[in-house]
Amino acid sequence: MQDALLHHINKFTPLTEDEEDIVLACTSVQQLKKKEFLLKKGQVCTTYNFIAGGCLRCFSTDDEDNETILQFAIENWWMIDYSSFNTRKPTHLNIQAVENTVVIKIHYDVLETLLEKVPKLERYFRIIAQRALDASHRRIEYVYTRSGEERYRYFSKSFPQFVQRIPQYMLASYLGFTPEFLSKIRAKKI
Amino acid sequence: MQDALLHHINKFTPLTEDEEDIVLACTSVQQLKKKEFLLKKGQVCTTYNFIAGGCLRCFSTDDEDNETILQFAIENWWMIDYSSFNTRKPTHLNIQAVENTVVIKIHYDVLETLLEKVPKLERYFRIIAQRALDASHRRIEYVYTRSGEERYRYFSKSFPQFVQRIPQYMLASYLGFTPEFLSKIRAKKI
DNA sequence: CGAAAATTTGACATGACTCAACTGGAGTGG
DNA sequence: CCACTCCAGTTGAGTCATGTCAAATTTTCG
Repeated sequence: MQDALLHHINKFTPLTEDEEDIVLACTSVQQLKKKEFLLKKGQVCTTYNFIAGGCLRCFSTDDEDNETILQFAIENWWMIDYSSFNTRKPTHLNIQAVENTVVIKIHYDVLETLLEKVPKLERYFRIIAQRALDASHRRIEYVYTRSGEERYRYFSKSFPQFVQRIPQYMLASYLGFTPEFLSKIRAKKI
Repeated sequence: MQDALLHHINKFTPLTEDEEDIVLACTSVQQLKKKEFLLKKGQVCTTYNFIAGGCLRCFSTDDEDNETILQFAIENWWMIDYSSFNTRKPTHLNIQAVENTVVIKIHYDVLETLLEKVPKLERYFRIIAQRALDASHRRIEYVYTRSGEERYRYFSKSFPQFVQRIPQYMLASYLGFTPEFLSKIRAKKI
């Protein structure tokens, strides 16, 4: 099951067999049913989470329980609330399975040990974070420079298979507008 | 001059004297006058850039040369176009000095060598990238969940000294609205 | 001091939201 | 396997936050 993770790490920083064994010893697998939560507002994020299969969403809620989706994560992506993880304080975010999902987790208590035993992983996580940072910057740029309609058309052109996997109201939230607005964009398409 | 960088690294991953010397040997210092460019659209980003003093902004431009400010970086922050740096391809971004600025640079050609000689820096850059990623995620959340006026009031309350340092039209661009709109928000304040 | 840049102000335009009603499909239970 | 419910999606009317454009004013700086 953890093969997906080892495979992913090896793409960036090849590991020896011994190192792979250490990684395996420091990870655990969790199966999430659709709609099940990996993290809820008020809890502390105690794990780094790698998605071996399925899809997670991370969202915040306001006083009226309106949800704003901040991220999706699918196969071979990490989903981590770094802020809560590092400060050990309760998060204001929620992480929930959009589909049945398999997550490989590294717990706070073993992360530092793991990094000491396999220092290569510092490099791996550096590269992962830098890529995610780049993606996050691009997203900000896109939100700032494009209209809602442009964002939708770009996203559904770029990730048609992913758009199929999620309900429209989640896509609307992720793209930063209302489900009604998305519906109207789609209606125009004819 | 590079003291600021060593000091910053030491806060996260203490270095030996030898290691500090290696870092010094792999960095160069550049002084930028206000409005001078560190990177222009069409060039390749060939350096990691640490701000020892001053302020940089990173912005994109559209067909009509309208600027959208994506990031500011002040003392003790890094400003890097990871995408261009890693792919070796020309960037679509610009990085310009908002004030007279001192930048400490690590060139592409020496970065890998430096990381080999001082592997601790993998950890340092991992932590830096994870923090920046967290900040970027918070920014997306803020843009998605707050009105322009709320973003302005929050930002100027949180960073009053920084708001003093930059022209209003730059702040407006960074916060995602027009200078006219910012002016109107301020007028209401009375 | 004068020119250029930044900011302010006002009139008007519009992208996107809200709210409410309606439609249609997916489960669920009898 | 039908009837019922419930949730996602659609549609329309009205509204509001913010944008656009242009002119007036203030500030900056050579």
